[in-house]
Amino acid sequence: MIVEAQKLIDMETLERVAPIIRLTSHPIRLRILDILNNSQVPVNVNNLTELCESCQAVVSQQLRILRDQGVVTARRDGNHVYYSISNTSVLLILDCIKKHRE
Amino acid sequence: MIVEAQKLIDMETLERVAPIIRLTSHPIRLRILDILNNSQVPVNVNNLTELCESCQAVVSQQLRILRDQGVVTARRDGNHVYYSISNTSVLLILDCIKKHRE
DNA sequence: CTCCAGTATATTATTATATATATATTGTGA
DNA sequence: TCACAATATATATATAATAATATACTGGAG
Repeated sequence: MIVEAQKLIDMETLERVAPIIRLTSHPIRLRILDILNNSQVPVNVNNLTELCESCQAVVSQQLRILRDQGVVTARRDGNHVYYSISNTSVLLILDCIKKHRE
Repeated sequence: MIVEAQKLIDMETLERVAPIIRLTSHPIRLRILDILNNSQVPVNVNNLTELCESCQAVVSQQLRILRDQGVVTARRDGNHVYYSISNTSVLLILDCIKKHRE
């Protein structure tokens, strides 16, 4: 065989990371991650909604997807909910995009 | 606002790259890319099928998706079809996976 | 021309994702 | 307690992705 199988990333790893990559295959989720990555402090839903140029329900839905997968975490303060990144591994994808844009 | 909008990756870019990222959010497509990336020469469908630990129809289907998006290219030689990568930008994702695995 | 290996496509069922809109929940301040 | 702002969820619908299987196409050997 032309390629040695043991040099490849094993299928278990690929099956594990594929859904994580899929998490980042949506423009609003990418934008949310980019915002949180650029902020020194957690960002509330209102601000996220504005910066996403979208509507609140859509943003909340996408936040839930990210929360369910443990990518972001939420903290309530009064009637605001502040989000931040809890798993930085997905940020590598953002770096890819920035790198590739140049 | 906590984050300056102009520092963010613009939405047009995110909308453009999201579908490309989605291309890589499937274990078999990741495996195909990893194989082609590790091979010095184009690889035919039979070999890809074996290395993907899958069946021929599934691999051909995934190859078509990658071909349609210009990520891989095919060259026929007799009754074999040899594939290679035609757009290296997706390989950044593979690097992310390898980097993150460590 | 026929057969076969190699490859591609079609079909179908199932499941997942996306989008829009409406409604529910939660906490605060009057 | 009531109203409101902030956030979350529900629902409906449309669209897309996946998987499995069967079938079709293509080129070479005989």
